[in-house]
Amino acid sequence: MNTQKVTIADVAKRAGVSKGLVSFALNDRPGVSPETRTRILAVAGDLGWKPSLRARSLSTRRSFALGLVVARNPEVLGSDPFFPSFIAGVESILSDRGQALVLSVVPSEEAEIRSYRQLVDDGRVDGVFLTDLRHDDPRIPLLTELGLPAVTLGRPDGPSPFPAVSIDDTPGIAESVAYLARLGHRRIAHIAGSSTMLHGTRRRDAFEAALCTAGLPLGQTIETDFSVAAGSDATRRLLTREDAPTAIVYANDPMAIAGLGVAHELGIRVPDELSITGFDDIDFSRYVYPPLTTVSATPVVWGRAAATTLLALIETGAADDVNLPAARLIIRGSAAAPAHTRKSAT
Amino acid sequence: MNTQKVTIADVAKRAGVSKGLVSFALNDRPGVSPETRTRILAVAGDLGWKPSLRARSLSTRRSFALGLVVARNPEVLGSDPFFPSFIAGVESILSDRGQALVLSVVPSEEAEIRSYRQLVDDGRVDGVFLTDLRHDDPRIPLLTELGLPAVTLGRPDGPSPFPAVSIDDTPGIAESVAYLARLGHRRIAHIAGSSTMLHGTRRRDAFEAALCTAGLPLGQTIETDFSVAAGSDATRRLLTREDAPTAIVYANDPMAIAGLGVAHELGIRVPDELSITGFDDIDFSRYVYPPLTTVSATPVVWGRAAATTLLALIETGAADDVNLPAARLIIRGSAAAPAHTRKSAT
DNA sequence: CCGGGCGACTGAACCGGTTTAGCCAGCCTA
DNA sequence: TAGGCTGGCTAAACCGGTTCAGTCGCCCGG
Repeated sequence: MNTQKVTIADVAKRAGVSKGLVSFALNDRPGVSPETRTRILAVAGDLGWKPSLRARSLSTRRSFALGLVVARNPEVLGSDPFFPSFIAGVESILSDRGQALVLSVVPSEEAEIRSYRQLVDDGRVDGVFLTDLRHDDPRIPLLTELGLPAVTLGRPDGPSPFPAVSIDDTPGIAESVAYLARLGHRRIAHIAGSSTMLHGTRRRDAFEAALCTAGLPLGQTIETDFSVAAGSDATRRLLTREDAPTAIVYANDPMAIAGLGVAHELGIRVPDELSITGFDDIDFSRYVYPPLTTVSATPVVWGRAAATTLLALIETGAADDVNLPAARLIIRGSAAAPAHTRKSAT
Repeated sequence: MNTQKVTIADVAKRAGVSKGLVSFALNDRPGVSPETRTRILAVAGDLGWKPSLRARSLSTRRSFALGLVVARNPEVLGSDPFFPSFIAGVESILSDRGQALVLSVVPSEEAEIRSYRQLVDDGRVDGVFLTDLRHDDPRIPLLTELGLPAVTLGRPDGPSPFPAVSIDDTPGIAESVAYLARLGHRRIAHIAGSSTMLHGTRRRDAFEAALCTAGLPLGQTIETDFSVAAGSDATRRLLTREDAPTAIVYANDPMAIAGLGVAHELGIRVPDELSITGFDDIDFSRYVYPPLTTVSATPVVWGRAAATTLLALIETGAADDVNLPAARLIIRGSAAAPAHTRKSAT
């Protein structure tokens, strides 16, 4: 078989034109007469010519690939379905556009920085997605220095030259708290994510603001690293206190599910004696018992939007911020009126 | 700044040699005198020369990247922590070797095939990982035809030209059944994975063989697609039957956790009235209540081994099969003696 | 009838490496 | 001393596209 031997020169010779003209025709650039263009394209089709990505990469200094560097320990990564879904969304855009996704999973922040440097040194990608934004995120100046286009998932707290694709997660938390307050809860606690992460503190702030709006006293808040293990620990600490809360708002679903386990273990019935809400609406949430009242995130949509924006940025040099519909509360079975209210109501 | 301008020609000129010789020195090939070599390398270091991956790709026809195509619907993908962990393992090898991972997540089998074709057409990768092996897996002839090196995760059921990196999952299932039988269970059911997947039927076969070994009658088996939703449904069907089993062996943890939810919902106490075992030992398993008795898989190790093998195959043209230590049963709290046994024991 | 402008097209340089043919000096052997 | 071999090195082709300066023919206005 003449395996993958046909080059632009073959097409040019066969069509009786120069290599350059074939290139022009391919990238529909002006300066090629309509009939010549169709002839060239026809010949290319006949010959089954596929322009070499590698050659094109070399001369255009583009790699036609996007990068995603994920710095998380594998455990947290494993229990968080955000990335698989996000990536699925990204792919759904990339595959049609002839782009590839280069993924890098690194164990530490230093490795993360090395990874970005490597990615640009090698010219592996034309742009990257910045997820899990941190306070004063060091990646923003880094990427600015490296001159690598990027899109941030959410708006950074410092100055950023990059477009942001955001989904407001505060209404979801506010709704959760309001819902619990309406059910009659007065001691509501929050098991927060890491305070180094923007979405960790943002959800915590939203929680506190919502308590305030509801006219409730500031509840206990425990900071975690978003991991299932930390969620479990935090829940245990909360529930074994004198003034244990009657409701807990978790910063993500994995921790909420771990919390459910702890409650079961301690013989505390959910939702009768303890109400809990999660965040993310992961697949599991619907199938634990009781099914988790949570806030629905839409990582697939986020992935799509981020990919579209990043490609636009790369191609045109500029792209607008995008605001996705806010995450909303989904009411299932893990929250109810607190025990004393219930009694008095009966 | 002279950003990334230094090429092999600069190094050659500065060192007073030809481009070719610099190339020889870089790839330590014979034909360069020791002192010239060190001089060239010193100059290269001084100038901060980084050979262009793109140029190298073009002339060597290698891409220095490995591919992973995942065909799963995003939901199943999200609740299964196998891939994140596997990828973390792969990365831990790749990053040191200057290789990148190109990830492709596709929704269907046709898209999967297109994805592989695209990957080789574009010369994006030098080899791929074949996960989630299916019966008579069409990817094996496809990749053979495409001439793309690959490593299979597990041994395929048909002929395969590719090295296999395997972890035997049958002992884990066998141990689970033996353990349940020893506890006194006689009606043990299996919620199996998809029968199109090799590991789906393999675990099912192991289950049946183990029942036989234990001298127990063949139990009920329900086939699923490995998803949480399917696990939930299957469990409900099983538990609402006349002759409901006293123990269920699940083909993976997500389904087992969903099963736990269904049991709770139906007011069936685990492990007192129903014992369950899972497979994978995902992060959640330790934190649900009761903590899941399951079989520990080691996807990170698997990823490492697969990456090492694939790189060896690409570089030397051949690589041996690898057999990783078998997955073993981890006893936690979700299995106990069945109710009647317990009664008579008390 | 001439000069200018424009559209279509060519040839060659270029991206930055690798690879091969071949040259030359020096040494060994007959 | 000639002949052959070999280690060290160079020049140029090559990978397969893109890009740019410039040629050529044609149409148009003056």
